[in-house]
Amino acid sequence: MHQDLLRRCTYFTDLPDAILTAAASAAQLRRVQGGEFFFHQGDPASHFYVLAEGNARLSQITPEGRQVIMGLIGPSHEIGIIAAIVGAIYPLDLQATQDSMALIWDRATLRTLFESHPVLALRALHMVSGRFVELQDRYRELSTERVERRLARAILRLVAQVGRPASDGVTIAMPLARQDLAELTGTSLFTVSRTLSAWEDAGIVRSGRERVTLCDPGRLTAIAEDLPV
Amino acid sequence: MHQDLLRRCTYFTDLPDAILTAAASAAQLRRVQGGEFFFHQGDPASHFYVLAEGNARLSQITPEGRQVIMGLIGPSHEIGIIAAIVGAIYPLDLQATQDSMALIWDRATLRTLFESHPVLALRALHMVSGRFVELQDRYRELSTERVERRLARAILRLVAQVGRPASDGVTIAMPLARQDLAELTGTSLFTVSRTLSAWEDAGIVRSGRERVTLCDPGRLTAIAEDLPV
DNA sequence: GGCGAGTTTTGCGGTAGGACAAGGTTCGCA
DNA sequence: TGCGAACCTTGTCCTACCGCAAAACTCGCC
Repeated sequence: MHQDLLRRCTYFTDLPDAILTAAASAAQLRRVQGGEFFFHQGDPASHFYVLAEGNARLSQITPEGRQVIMGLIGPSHEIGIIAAIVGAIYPLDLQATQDSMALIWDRATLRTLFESHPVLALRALHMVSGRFVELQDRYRELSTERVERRLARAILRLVAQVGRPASDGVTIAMPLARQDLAELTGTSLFTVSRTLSAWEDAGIVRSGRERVTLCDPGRLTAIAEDLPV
Repeated sequence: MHQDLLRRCTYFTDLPDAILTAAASAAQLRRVQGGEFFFHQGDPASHFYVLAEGNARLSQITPEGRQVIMGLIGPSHEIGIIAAIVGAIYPLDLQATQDSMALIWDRATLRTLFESHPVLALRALHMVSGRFVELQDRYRELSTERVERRLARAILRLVAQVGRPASDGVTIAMPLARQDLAELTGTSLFTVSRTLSAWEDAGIVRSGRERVTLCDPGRLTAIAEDLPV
């Protein structure tokens, strides 16, 4: 009954119906309230998740208690394929930022699916490799680029991922505090606030409490890519 | 004939001899002179590599031409399992920093091995997941920590990876310029130079042209972990 | 042995952006 | 409708770090 959701995941996309049906019928459901955790950093990696409804935050906590956001995700995003590996632990927290629901598979189920459909193991490798490349790009960004450009890219990514058309542009359909953007881009909430204020004066975005709307994607892309304005 | 090398790779470790033999006999050899590239960022990912001799640098070039080093590797390090995936491209450069030799497998060979020995596909997932977690840690580091501590960690990692005992400590057995350390830790060569000079005055390291020797691992660990001195 | 290219050191400004503080705004909830 | 908590803005100060320049060092090679 969840085949349609799975079809929208990059992990399951374009697979034969037989495999989707097998995967969907082997899945269980897990609901979590906004603010609660699907799992914590350091927990044994027991399940593979596909977010079906809601939004969630992937984050790490530094030993000093500072938080770093590795990703903000919406429906049809896959998380925790590491559960396929014996003895693995989750390397980060997955926290629902709104009431959420996910399809989940435990390790034994996952292994059974891999054995019946070896393509799923290759797909898993494909998915993690893709995430790895994305993270490399973010690493390079953090290493070489200024805050303003990192912030521009983060917002463009979020708009592409969970954007919803609004009267005056495209809104990020997810509660998004200045602090979140700061932890996502490796800066401070003050700098985020100043930058957004400047962009708002320039008519590039409109923003408010936990809300950002992109009005002029062209100008923001110019900032992100250092194109001539 | 290369089973021993493979046994030292985390990818192949603890596998039955039959699998090691199958993998080793399917491998080809590739030699590359110091300074030359095994492959470039953007090339079709055609082969999986295991470095047998020499050293190499994994790096990305930003659109503006700035280099970022994602890793410095030595013998028995595996690179490019992404070659198992149809249509993939290498996300970075692999450049030999000294005359080097690698065992390589092309995609078809890799796929054949995966089919005969499904554990190899799972191991691939395991390996990439592990690298992903390491990169996450470096990302968090870059995002939240000061240069001095990032540099301390980078040196400790290199010592652990390719350290060679020397009269006055442990030397990093690989030519390692200030510029390399800067690109590895996301800082400038000047800051690296200043920091190493300060550490040398304090008796923690000894260093010279493209060479670093760690004399006092305890003190450097204290810097890396922010322990009381 | 000495030239020259590449590497490193160190001094000196300049600045992006971090940290703190104080006040304003938004929103849930009683 | 009004209170309180959470969130946002903006000013001021400050410093870690960058970027440049000039000189010193190292080492391969003729």
